[in-house]
This record gives sequence, C-alpha cells and structure tokens, in this order.
Amino acid sequence: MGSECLTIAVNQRVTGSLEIGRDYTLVSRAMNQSLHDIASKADSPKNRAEEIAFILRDEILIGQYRAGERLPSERDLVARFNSNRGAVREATKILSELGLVSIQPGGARIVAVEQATLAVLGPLLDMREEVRPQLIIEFVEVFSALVALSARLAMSQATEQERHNLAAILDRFDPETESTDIRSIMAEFMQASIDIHNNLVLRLIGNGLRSQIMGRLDQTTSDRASDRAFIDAMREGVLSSNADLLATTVIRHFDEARKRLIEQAEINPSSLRSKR
Amino acid sequence: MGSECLTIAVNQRVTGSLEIGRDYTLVSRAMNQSLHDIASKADSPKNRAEEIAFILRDEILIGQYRAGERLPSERDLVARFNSNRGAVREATKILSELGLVSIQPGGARIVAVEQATLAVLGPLLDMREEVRPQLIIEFVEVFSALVALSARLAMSQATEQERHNLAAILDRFDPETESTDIRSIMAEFMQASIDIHNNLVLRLIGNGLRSQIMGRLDQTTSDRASDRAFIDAMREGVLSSNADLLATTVIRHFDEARKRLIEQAEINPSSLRSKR
DNA sequence: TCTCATTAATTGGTCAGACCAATTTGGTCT
DNA sequence: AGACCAAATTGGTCTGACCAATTAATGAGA
Repeated sequence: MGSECLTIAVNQRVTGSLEIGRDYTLVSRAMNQSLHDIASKADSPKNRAEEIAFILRDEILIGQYRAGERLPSERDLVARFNSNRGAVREATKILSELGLVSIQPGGARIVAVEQATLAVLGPLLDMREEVRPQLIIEFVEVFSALVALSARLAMSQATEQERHNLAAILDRFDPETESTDIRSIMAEFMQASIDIHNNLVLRLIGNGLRSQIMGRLDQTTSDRASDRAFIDAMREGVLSSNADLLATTVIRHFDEARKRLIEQAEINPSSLRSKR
Repeated sequence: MGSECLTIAVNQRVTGSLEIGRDYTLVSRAMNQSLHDIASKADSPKNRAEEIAFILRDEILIGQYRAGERLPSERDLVARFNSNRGAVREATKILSELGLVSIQPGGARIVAVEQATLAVLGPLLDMREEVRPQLIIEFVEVFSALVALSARLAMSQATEQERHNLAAILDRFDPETESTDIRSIMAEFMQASIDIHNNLVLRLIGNGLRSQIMGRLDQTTSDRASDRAFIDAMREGVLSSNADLLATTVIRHFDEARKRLIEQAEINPSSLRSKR
C-alpha cells in the first residue's frame, strides 16, 4: 500500500464562496428572460407535456416560486399553455418525479431544490449563470471521489485484459491535438471501470452525473504537460494494478482542476456572492 | 495532514461474487409471485397512475421483460388494468422518468436497469431477495466513500459551533440500549455534514441514496464495543477538526461492516451466484 | 426466393368535456 | 379569537375522439 493520502484538500476553499442552495428561491423573480430559449440549450421536449414540464421546471429552478408555495392549478396551467389537462397532468407528474413539486389533492406545492433529484443538476447549470462556477466546483469535488473509488474497486478485481483496456482508453490522450478532451477520457475511464467492478449503485449515480454534466461544461484551458503527467501516472497505476497510486493520482488531478476553477471564479467576481 | 491512507480495501472481495446487473433481465419470467404484495413493502401508490406504474416497474425489475422489448401498448394496459389512457399515460411517464422505459411514437421499449435512475434501488431491494446482499454491499462501498468525502468537506469549513453539533449527533450513540441504531446516527451525521459544506451535488446524491435505502435495511448484528470505538474516533476527529482521522475512521468502519456482510452472504450460499 | 416500395394497422400524442372526492377557503356563528 | 360550516377549488378518474408517426403486413418486381 502506498503512503500517500487521499487528500481532497478543500482547505483553500474560496472565502466568501459562491451562493448555492439555500437561497435558490430568493433570486429575484423579476428575472424576465425567455426561459424557453435558455431551456433549449440542452433539453428538447419530445411532446407537449415535456415542453410544459421543462418550462415549469426552469421557472421553479430560477426561483420564480418559493418552496412551499402553491403551483398554479392544473386548470390554470391549461389556460396558460393553451393545452389540456391530460398534458398538464403529465407535466406535473414529471415535476413530481424530479422532486420539485409535491402533488396532493387540493393542490400541488413547490419543493425546495435541495430535496430534488440529480436530474435538476443539468437544468440548473443551463439556467443559473451566477451559480455555475460553484456548482461545477462542487461537481468536481464529488466526481473525483467517485472516480477514485471506482478505480479502486476496479483494480481489486480487474483481469489482465481489463487493465489493458483501461490503459488503452488513457492512451487515447494526445497532448498535441486539442481535440482529445481529457474530460471525455475520464468519463470513458469511469464507465470502463464501472463495467469492471459492476457496482450498480455507483453505476446509477454515474449515469445521473454523466447525463447531467455531459455537454454542459465549458472548454477549460488546462496545462497539457501536467495532463500528460496525470495520464501517465494513471496508466502506470492501472498496468501495475496499484489502486493507491491510481486513487491518489485521480484525487490530485481533480484537486488541481478544482483550484483552477476557483481561481477563474475569483477573476470574475461578478459571479461571487457571500455565503451565510 | 496525517499520513494515513483512505484505504477502501476491496481486495478481499468475495470470489465468485453475487450476480447483479447484467443478467437482471434473464431472471425467469415464470416468477409468478404477487407483485402487489411485494411492492406494498415500502411504496404506497397515491393514485391509480402510481399504482399502475409501480406494478409495471416491479415487473420490469423482476425481469419479466427484457431490455429492448416492447412495453404493452397503452390501450392494452388500459384493458389489463381496467383503467383509462390518461392514467396509463401518467404511469408510463413515471417509468420513463425512472429511466426504465423509453417512450417513442410507435411504441415504448424497456431500458436496461443499468441505465435507470437511483430511484430503482429501493424497489430492487424490496423485490430481488437473491440480489439484496450484493446490492447492500455495493451500497456500503459507495456510501462510505461519500460519508468520508462529506466529512472532509465539512471539516474544511466548519465553525466551532457546527463541529459541536456534529459531535452531539455522535453522542446520541449508546452502546447499552439496542435502540440507538448506529446507521441512523450515520445518516444524521451525513445530513449534518452536508448542511455544513452545502455541496448541492453531494446533497442530491445523498437524498437519492437515503430515500432508497432508509427503512429497507435489515437489522444487522454489530459489535457494540467496536461501534463505541468507532463513534469515539469520529468524535475525536470532529472536535479536533482532523479531516484525515475522520475520513480514515469512516472508511475503516464501513469496510468492516462490508466484510461482515460478505461473510453473512457466504453463510447463506443460496444467495450466491457466479459472476461472469 | 428475396428485395423493396406501398399499404394497412398499430401506437403514441393531443384534445374536449364530464363527474367525483378531498382539500382548501371564506364566512358565520359562538 | 376560535370553532364550525358551506361553497368553491383542486386533483383524481373516466370516456371517446382525432391526428401523426411508426411499425407491420402486403404485394409487385427482380
């Protein structure tokens, strides 16, 4: 076993960090941008019900309703969207499944974002520019721990063949070409390691994170040289089946990425809000 | 920083481990138990749509349909459940939101459980006795990593007051009385630490795990003395704000719990199935 | 016998309107 | 103020209809 520590090192967390969570519902409800346009970034409603659901979802996430507040009645929504109760009911069913509203005879009520499902992450990233940086940082914090865990679990039972397959994924990284995105490689690595240990819980969480984050992260400028070193270290860890080296490497790399993100957020102080 | 390692130690994974995942859909579709009774373990449908959705969900999870297979048409389901298309459509909407079916004009198709949402975990635990032990082990593997992460993040920014609140939660443990469940204390600790660092991603994942696992775990016999030691170590870590000690302690404890679970699973070999 | 275009049947998507039961609301009475 | 009651509102259920897209069946042609 190695002697390194899985240090996740959040000690340098940006002071006066970004607001998130608690005050979601306090955001000005005067924010009158076209939710339709924002939502179309990633979501593409397949039918009227989803169309309605996505609009309402975004309005909730943007803080147009407060937690505990009543959602307009189905009949009101029918009038607003020029639709029918069937479609509206399907829409509210979706919101209910997202954990954003609680439907009961007598009326539906908005639920705090904090009690929702992972499926609100993506929309949240699309919607709240002020909150994106902090949210991405938080994502990295969690994702790094999960990748490290997954790598460990995989190493504990991978066959020679499987380890070579993992290495092959890493080999796809080419520091010369800008096209090879290290994040997509990490995503693939995650998937491949999950296929090895086959931990369903981890897989389901991974599904959720992937579907919410994929395609919503900006291009980040990263040091190709240090990326190269990172990939090489992982490759070494995989081929020698050194779970500790692997996990440590992963954590370190993501920690650096996290620090870069924090710096970027500090450079752009307009997106900073006090916490507590 | 300490010199201890966050060893997750999965090296002693049970050989020929429990089957899970890949072969979900291969389970005999002759399994004719009353799904209604099974489902009532934890779920209580609030309306006809949920009733239908839960029955279908359980049938899918039990392997009555294969991935890629067609779900009966809405009109067929109407006939089967003596209901109406509105209710049936709401039901399939729920299944779609669970990630268990993919609805398209022309027909809905079953999706592999591996691509579903965390929300299938609970039903899966209720339903598949053969798979419970392995699933619980996998849950522990993931949960321990998340608790450790959460504790770390919390320690990095907790106030004196907050650390005392965390300690107070741990103090609720009383090795004398059988009533104080160490798992509920861990759940509370997790929640409290999340409230401190306020990482939304971690919180949402925590929500999913908690709602799926809570109330579905059997009573496990654990060594009260070692539990006492564990709680004390955590308390020490919290009060001294020693994130490494905390994380290491958590990982170790859950690892022991995991090993106990594996032993129990081996004692009851009827629940063991070959993997791959 | 096979391939492919055309046709027919099936399926999900949308819609209108109706009734019931439970909750919520507003007003009244104590 | 508080308790109580009646009315309005709301979600839950159900029926039946039409459209558009997909799928399955059919038949012609190679």
